[in-house]
Amino acid sequence: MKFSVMFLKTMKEDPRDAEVASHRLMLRAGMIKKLASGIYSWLPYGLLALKKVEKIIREEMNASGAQEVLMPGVQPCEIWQESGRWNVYGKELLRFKDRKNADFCLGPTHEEVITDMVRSELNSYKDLPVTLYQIQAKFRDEIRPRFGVMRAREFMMKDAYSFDKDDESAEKSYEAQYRAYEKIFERCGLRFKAVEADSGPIGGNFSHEFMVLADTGEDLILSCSECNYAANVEKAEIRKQEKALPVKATGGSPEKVHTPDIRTVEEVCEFLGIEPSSLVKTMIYNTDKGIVAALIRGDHEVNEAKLRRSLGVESLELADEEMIAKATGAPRGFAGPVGLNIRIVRDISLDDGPYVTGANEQDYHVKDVWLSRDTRIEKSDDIRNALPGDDCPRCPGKLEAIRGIEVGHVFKLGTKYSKTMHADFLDEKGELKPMIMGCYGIGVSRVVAAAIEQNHDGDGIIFPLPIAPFAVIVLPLDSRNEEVASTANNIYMELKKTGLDVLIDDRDLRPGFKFKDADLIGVPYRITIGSKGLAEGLIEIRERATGNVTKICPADALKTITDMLKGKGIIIDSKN
RNA sequence: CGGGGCGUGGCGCAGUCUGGCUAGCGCACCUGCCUUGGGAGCAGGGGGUCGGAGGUUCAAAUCCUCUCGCCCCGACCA
Repeated sequence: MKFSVMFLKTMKEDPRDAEVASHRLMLRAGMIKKLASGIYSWLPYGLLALKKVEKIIREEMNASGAQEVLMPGVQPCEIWQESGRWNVYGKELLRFKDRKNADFCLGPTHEEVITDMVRSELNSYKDLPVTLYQIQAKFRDEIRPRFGVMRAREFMMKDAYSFDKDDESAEKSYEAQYRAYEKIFERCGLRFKAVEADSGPIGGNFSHEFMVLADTGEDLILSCSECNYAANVEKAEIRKQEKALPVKATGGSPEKVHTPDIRTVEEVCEFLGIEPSSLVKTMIYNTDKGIVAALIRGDHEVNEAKLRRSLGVESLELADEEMIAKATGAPRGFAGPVGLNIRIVRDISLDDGPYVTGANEQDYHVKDVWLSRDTRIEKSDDIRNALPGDDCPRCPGKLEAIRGIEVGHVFKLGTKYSKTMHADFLDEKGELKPMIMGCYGIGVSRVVAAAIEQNHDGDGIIFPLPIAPFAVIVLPLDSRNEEVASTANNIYMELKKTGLDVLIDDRDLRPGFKFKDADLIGVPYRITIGSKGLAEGLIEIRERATGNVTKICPADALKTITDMLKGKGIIIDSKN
């Protein structure tokens, strides 16, 4: 490609509303253009990267045995009503009406469509297993889109769905996708980690997220320093060591202290001159099985997913002021476990005492509370978010915190959709059974952003070679110098013949300008050709990532480049 | 949805508080000269109903009311 004719305008200055590096650089490098909040056009340079990622995904999905389909983005409400999600999906589902006033939505995901498609086509155990996938635009009306295409409302997604006759087979399908994902992200040249994830209240029973590691990632991951355990903070377990509840209470009964308008952990600690860890927070939750209290140390956070599982409830939300008053007899900020007559769950990390807690009375807290002596606790469980330094649940190691960007998610769905939507088949015994499903997503556009987030410096993008729009940029310093131009052009033509994606900066610009652009758009290798170098019979190859420069004679350009690129994940036809 | 901020040429901004000649600057763009190893220089030039609507005023980018859009923080969230 000739730079002079390419639809690509770089920007010298940072766009005002771009915060994170990938967003800033994608705009500056002319990869994307915003049309509306969270809605972007992909310009030629950006699309080249997106297509490279798509190609890798296609190859690995096909290799895993999955078959590509293409489903509509516009979906009728009927299938969503059938699955039960029309009423639960919420505002993220963009709904609209057609001219006949019928309800439709723009698909945020395709479980309904694929299940509908499969149920009429597959009827026998002999038809299974099947895994289908597509690469297509999704629409989710995010409350707050941000970071460019990282969290966009319309985005490219690869979604796959597996259908199996039994758990054993479903396990294999899941494994196959998990392996395919590892290969995909490896081939994209990304540093990533597969972590255990929470599958939510109505999802399946097991899931993994694939995280691209980057300090600016939105997700917090806890990873063991010793073994390979890693999990999203939503899911991360803490080694359960039941702290005995010894009767070691000292002193008299709990002592009430006047704490006028002192509510938050911070306020109480400051007022009483204590540390948050010597305070018990009493969080009141409303669930489908009634109101409950969760006790947790002042410096910890309740993990609602864990609490939900521990309580065995479907829904769970923080109680409002009115419910708190009803349950505790006091406004928010003064709840405590002493004398509380609702279900109480205690976090396993709590000691027995002495603790400060709310007094269930406005403007009062109590000191010297010993949990075993002074409260009636139903159970003790792991209900808090893990923190760096916590014990690994699998080995004697400690957990560390790292940040990541979720680019893929593999899920065991079970029979959630096949049951409600009657995707059944006849098994060997002639029995009608629901298919076991799995679903597997990759945020294709997010992979591009994440790659840049992980690979950039002060000068711009440093594309991993396999997803770089161009592997090499040929840069004649003075396009008007006959020898420079023809040498550059010859090398360009030679490289192109090998099937490499090559860009030649044939623009009539000063060298500094071209260097800056080449760095900004992140081409992995730059071949610089100038009259001074040619006078000594030399040109140079510079690696974007390292800045390493190799001086060679023009005739060796092809061989040197192909040697450099060998084994780095791209295909070169070096016979030419 | 709550809090904060911002809408002035393609991009980044000044001007708004304190209304007043033709709305300005840098980058980008066009023409010419000059220049070619890290975003050069000189000269000339094109492009903006100042987000929109209404109002106040002799006069509005500037003041008032309404409205739309965008960004950040938070809440929310399969």
